[in-house]
Amino acid sequence: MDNSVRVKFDKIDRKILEILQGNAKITNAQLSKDIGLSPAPTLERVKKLEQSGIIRSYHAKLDPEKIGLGVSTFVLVTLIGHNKANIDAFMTEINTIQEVIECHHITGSGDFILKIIAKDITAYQKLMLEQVSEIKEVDSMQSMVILSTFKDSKVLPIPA
Amino acid sequence: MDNSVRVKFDKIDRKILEILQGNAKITNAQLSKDIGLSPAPTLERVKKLEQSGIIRSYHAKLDPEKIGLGVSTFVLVTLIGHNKANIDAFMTEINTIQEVIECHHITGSGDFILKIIAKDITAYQKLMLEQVSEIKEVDSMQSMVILSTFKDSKVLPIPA
DNA sequence: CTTTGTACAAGATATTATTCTGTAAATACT
DNA sequence: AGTATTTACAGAATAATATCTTGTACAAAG
Repeated sequence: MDNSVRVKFDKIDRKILEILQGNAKITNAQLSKDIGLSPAPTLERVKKLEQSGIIRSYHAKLDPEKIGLGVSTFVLVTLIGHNKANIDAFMTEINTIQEVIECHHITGSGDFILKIIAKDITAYQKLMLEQVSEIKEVDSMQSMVILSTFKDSKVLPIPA
Repeated sequence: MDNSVRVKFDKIDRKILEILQGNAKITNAQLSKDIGLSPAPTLERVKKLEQSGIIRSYHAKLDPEKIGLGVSTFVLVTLIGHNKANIDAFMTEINTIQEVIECHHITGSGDFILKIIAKDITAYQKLMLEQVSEIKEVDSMQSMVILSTFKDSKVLPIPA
């Protein structure tokens, strides 16, 4: 049984998706050359990929250092209770904190893993003490500070 | 002492960056309206932000489920040795594995944290056994499977 | 076979990006 | 203060690009 909601797309669509993941600013004319079609059907395919929800959105990727963001971390968070009410309350609070750029519910030792980005260690400490720790559903937290990032690919490996 | 390599940008640039992080496909005309300038200086500002490296790149964000990627995980990896040679060797191997979309060197219990995405649990297991575990510098691994993602923001909080 | 639908190319049109020119304001220099 | 220089901007002209339209070939369905 295959529960995946995979939407139909062919080899050409796959190539479009690969290119657009790596470079969203490519012109339709160039994209059409790269995939070997004329501009019209190329654009039609891109539009379909957008409408079907395969392509969700387009984003500019910034250099964190150059905008004054020097500290990135992963934080493992355990909640005091694992019931739905607590999880919902936690999520609601987390959503209001801009510095928390990711929040995933996970298996394993912790309940959640967060990705947090801040100006510096001082700002990070303040954020953790005054905002994250203050969420009443939070039991324990364990921070892992990112020393350096070796890979940060925006290109997902599309299965054959 | 401020070691950050922050590049100069004003309130208008900040607004541009916020908008472009959330929607890279906005037209220059619309962007100029949103920030209250005419198209010409708006485009000039965007170009400068690109040239200065503040804007690194533009990417299409796909729906993992719809392209058949059902399993995402974080993996804590400990290496057998912490010297530079081992770390370099590890990184070289990791870079060849498409399913590893992120790799960060971190403080704390593990040495590295990876973000991995695969078709399903079977494919994930195969990947871990045949590729990641096979890297000879790897000592131990601990997987955290993502059950659900509550937040995955592509918008960094730009400090004032 | 015939029909229907789909994907495509080529060209026409519309939209958008980009360049150009001139002006006003801010900054630096004397 | 007064002058020169630079910078940022608006508006208009131009260039590039996206988008639409039309017709054709091909594949699938009947």
